[in-house]
Amino acid sequence: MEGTAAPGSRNEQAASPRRAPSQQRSRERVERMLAAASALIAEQGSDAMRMGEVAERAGVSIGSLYQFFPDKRAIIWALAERYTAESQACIAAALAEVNDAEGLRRAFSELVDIYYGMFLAEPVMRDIWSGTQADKALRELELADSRANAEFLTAVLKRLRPSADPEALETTAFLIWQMGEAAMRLAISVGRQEGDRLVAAYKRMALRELVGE
Amino acid sequence: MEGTAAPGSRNEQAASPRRAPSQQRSRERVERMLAAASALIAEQGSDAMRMGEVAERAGVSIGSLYQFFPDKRAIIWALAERYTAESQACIAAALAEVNDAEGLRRAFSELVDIYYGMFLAEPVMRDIWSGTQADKALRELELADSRANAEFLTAVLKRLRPSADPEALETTAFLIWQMGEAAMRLAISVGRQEGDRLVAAYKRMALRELVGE
DNA sequence: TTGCAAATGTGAGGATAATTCATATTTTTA
DNA sequence: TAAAAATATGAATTATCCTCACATTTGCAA
Repeated sequence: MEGTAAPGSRNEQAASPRRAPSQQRSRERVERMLAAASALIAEQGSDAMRMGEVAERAGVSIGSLYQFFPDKRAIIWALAERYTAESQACIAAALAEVNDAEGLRRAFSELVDIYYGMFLAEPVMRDIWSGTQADKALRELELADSRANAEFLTAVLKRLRPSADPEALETTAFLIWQMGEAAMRLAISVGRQEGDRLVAAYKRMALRELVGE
Repeated sequence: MEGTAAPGSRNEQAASPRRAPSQQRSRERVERMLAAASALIAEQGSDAMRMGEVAERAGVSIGSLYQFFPDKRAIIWALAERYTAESQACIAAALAEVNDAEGLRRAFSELVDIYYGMFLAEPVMRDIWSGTQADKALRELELADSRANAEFLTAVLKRLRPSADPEALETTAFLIWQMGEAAMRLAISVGRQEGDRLVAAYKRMALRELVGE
């Protein structure tokens, strides 16, 4: 339709690392680069984000961009990493104090709502996680994130059911977490009403598994 | 690392359609193109698949490729569509005759095993569904496929629980299906042993929801 | 059979966007 | 304050997708 080239990154390997900004000046510029990238992703999606545009909007040259990010995916990865760090802290806090079934029910339910709200409200995060599977580094980040989050859940389960097989609890927690992300991705890709129903159904199923009937 | 350009397709729109092959000769060539694409995806992934390579391996010119496929995504889409058609038929057959809880348990369990086996054995399908989220047309195909598959499941549930709210059954079936795909994607991205455990856990959770305790 | 229109085939070249690199400037260090 | 390190720049290079003007083959009616 448009005389458009549509190249895709060739490989799955991480690009060569770049120097981290050590001076105040460059740290600020890197922040501007990330902010620009984030804004562009929010507007058009990460796929349509152009490196030249990121540089322009950040008020730096294209060369400066590559001074700190080895390639386009590295910018996206950096944004993703910030999100995961932030949400992990939030999840850890929500689950840390849980010591009984009712507490778990309440905390998990709230967590799902918060997560769903984030998915609905954060176009950048949504876009990045959508494209996750096509990029090895991102896939690994997401997997690590999921494992970390599941771990918090596992810890709670071990407290609630000390006699259960720990490995089974880990599997359950990991699966529930991952299925939750799938449910939310699905929920935001259909209409709001059906999405809400799907999330509610997920919550019910997960809770049945976590705290029983 | 490599002096590599890594353009990504700019837009989310379907490209202009191309003529369908009407002569024997061109039908055969289109088959060769799809076979070549499939082989290349199996070897390197769809992202690394080069249009020039597809043409070369199929023994046609790059121009011929574009005679029948408006763009790169269209080839991938065509492969995906074949898979979905095939698997839908298989799923429909497996669920068509189910009329009681025990039958559902057996059929669903078998279906999961088959699906998991397919995921493990079909690198092409796996790759395509992985990249699904980044491409609007593929996302829609997958969603439609998922809905269609869920529909078979819904039909069974309606037979088993005539008095239940139909909308709730639909939501449940859709969610279970989608979470199953998520579980399998997860399962194949971790080690085989953990993957097996995850699929087994999913199966147990899904069955609990479908046929009760 | 012949001739023409439709279908198909071809590959050099246009277009876009990622990434590099030689060089210039600024900051830090000694 | 001079040398070293860090940072900044953007024109040029590269890789790929995709188009297009033109060549060839096929189907079919006269």
